[in-house]
Amino acid sequence: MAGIYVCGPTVYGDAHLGHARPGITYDVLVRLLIHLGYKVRYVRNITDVGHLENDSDEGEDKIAKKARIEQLEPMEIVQHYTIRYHEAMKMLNTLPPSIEPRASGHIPEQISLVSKILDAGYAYISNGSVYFDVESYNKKHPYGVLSGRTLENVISNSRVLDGADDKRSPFDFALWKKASPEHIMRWDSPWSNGFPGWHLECSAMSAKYLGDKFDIHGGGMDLLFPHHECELAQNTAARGEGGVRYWMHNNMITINGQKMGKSLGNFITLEELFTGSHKILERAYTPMSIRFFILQAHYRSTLDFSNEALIAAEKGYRKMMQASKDVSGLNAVPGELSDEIRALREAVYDALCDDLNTSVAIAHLFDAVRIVNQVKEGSNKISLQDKEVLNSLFKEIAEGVLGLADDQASGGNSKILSEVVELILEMRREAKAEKNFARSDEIRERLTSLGITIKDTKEGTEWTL
RNA sequence: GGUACCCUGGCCGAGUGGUUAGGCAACGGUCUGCAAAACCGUGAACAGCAGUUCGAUUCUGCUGGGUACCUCCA
Repeated sequence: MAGIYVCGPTVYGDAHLGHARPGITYDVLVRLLIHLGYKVRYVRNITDVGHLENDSDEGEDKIAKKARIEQLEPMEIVQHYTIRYHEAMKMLNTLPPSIEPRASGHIPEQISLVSKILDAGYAYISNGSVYFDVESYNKKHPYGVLSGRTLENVISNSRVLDGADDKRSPFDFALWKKASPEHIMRWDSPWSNGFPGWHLECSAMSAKYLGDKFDIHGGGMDLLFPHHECELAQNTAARGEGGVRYWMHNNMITINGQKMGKSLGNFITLEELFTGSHKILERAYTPMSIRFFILQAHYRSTLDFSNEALIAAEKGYRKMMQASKDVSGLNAVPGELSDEIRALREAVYDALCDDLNTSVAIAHLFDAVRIVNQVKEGSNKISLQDKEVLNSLFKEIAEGVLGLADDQASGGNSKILSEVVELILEMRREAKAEKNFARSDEIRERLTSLGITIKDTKEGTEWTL
């Protein structure tokens, strides 16, 4: 079994375009592994406690703060934004994780992990809080391997923050925090009535559901330091080894070259993208064009948002989906698989299996699109074998692995609508037969203004919404 | 300041020590009553300078520009 753990969102606000990137990236990874025959356990957490506004130890819990402002229970905030996150991820056609654990539901596991780290001698108790002792840990295990730092440069660059008096060193991080009187979310522990540190939940929950050693740990690049570095240190301190075979980090989505982020206030929520209700959006974009936009870049590269790029992605996506739809109706002649199609299939798999290079895989799929169109047009011929392979490339890879669903089909165009459109098109055909082109053009224009595009082909008139 | 990364044609975006990435846009053609779509074809790029090399967009160094992390962020 392949075990994958991905850091999920802290649910105190709506999911934005940035959240779509790991959502989609790891979704494609999971789909690919399943397609290749692996049994996958995909764990993605919901952070609902312990994530402080800053690390000064005086920082307020993000969720508790939102709850205070909105005058709601913290768990109401959590529930509200968790549901909205699920909705957004579903619209992006991501598969739900196998397990979606919440930090607040794993307090005993976290307490026991703190005890283990204390027993191992890599943590100390100070005024009811427990801190990870980075310096003593570093004597046996290098701290900073994941992010390419050494303790020396961590030391020289750690800010001395106010209110960190309980810590021996500014770079030590909290495993358990004693709650201040006004703190809402709190639990009993051997050290104090308090709450777990943010980094702790992922160590505790990944071990619980995936074991002491699992295959892939994913997350955004911004979590590399300190979050994943601390996680790695906690794992190693508690069990003697890091426990993760491969770390995977998706890069950021930028806007005007700058990271899109909550703290920068330059983010666009997914809902705004889907509805076009944000001042920098020229119009609404479908979830699938956003998915395609993200997959056209490699997950480790930054990807810059712009209306132009999104519109280009949408057109490319539609072109591919049209070919995917057309392939089953193609004429094919009996015969063997051609070298061209065989090479094409191989190239697609090679790309996906080479560090999930969706960008190159899509480029090859566009070769398949061209072939489909040529055959449809009659300027190229394929064998039945070829057709079968092409069909599986679109259905199993483009739709199955890349998760590109046909959002037109789900767009609510009912049977009645299509019958009505057919009726109108029949009237247009009659007008054309009578060479009443003024009339036929008028019908076309009025359909266009309703959002229905039509095109005349040899086989008849096709239409899309 | 420390660390890492990036700079590719009009735009987005892969990739490689010598061979067309791809998408969008543009241009020419085919098709069409016209349009759209589709198809065929075309052009266009590797920030600058120096070095290594038979050969560099790809390696090295420098310069310029930009980004991320170093406090929370996917």
